[in-house]
Amino acid sequence: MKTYQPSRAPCPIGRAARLLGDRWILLILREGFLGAERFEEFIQRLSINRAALTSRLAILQEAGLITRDPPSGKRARYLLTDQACALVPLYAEMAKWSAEHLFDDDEMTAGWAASGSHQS
Amino acid sequence: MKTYQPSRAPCPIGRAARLLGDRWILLILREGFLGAERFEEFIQRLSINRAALTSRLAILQEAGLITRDPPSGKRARYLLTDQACALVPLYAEMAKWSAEHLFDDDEMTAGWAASGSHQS
DNA sequence: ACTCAAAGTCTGTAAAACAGATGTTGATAT
DNA sequence: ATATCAACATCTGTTTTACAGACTTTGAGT
Repeated sequence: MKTYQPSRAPCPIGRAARLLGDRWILLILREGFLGAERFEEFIQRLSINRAALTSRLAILQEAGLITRDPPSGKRARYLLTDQACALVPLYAEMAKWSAEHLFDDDEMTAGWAASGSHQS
Repeated sequence: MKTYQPSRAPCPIGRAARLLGDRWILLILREGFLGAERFEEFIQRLSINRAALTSRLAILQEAGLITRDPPSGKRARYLLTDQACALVPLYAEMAKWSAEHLFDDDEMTAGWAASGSHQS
């Protein structure tokens, strides 16, 4: 299983990139901001592979961005820490940039409502 | 070779994550902001595999974040577009969050100057 | 023409991702 | 209490991706 060895790069961008430069990490945190807490909830909302979710949740715990509510055992809730919530301004910037610079041409905006579920 | 099929997800975070949720993409753009322009320059500064750099440069071109100065041929310069420069506030937020929440304990800040080159 | 180096490409190997089946453990109902 | 169900994973086999390092091509300079 993939583990998270935190980067010691002197550049903060380099350190952040090690953690945030991963599509699933970004999407899991997004779902966390939107209220997701449970394993199966992330599975369904993101259509992520179970092993991939397990490894990313472990990484996020090691990095201190989430806590597992019963630290071990079943029926776990994965909760965002303050450290994760501090990412909200970053997500706001990301959404702003994306809305302004990714796909402004309307041709791309057609056919979105087709399937009900989220997709990456 | 890995190509870039832009995401049509309705959520701007989902679209951004498809492009920015990649460690090398984040680091290549960082080096671009810091003045890197040439293929070999990125190779040396990031210690990235040549094939990996080739594929990421292609993705960044397809996404419109960089242009290749002679569109084909040798001695190319890879230049950031306005679209890429618009990411600066996002990088600022990332650096801010990273500095505040990744490795604030000083134990981690020791031993940085050991090897001269950048490391991810 | 010769050399050098920049910008890739190729090859073989190691790591990671994935779908889908299986296992394990708590909660709930009977 | 025990049978059942669902949540939280783990395991297996396969496909995909990453990587180091050698090789190739092409333009520039001499």
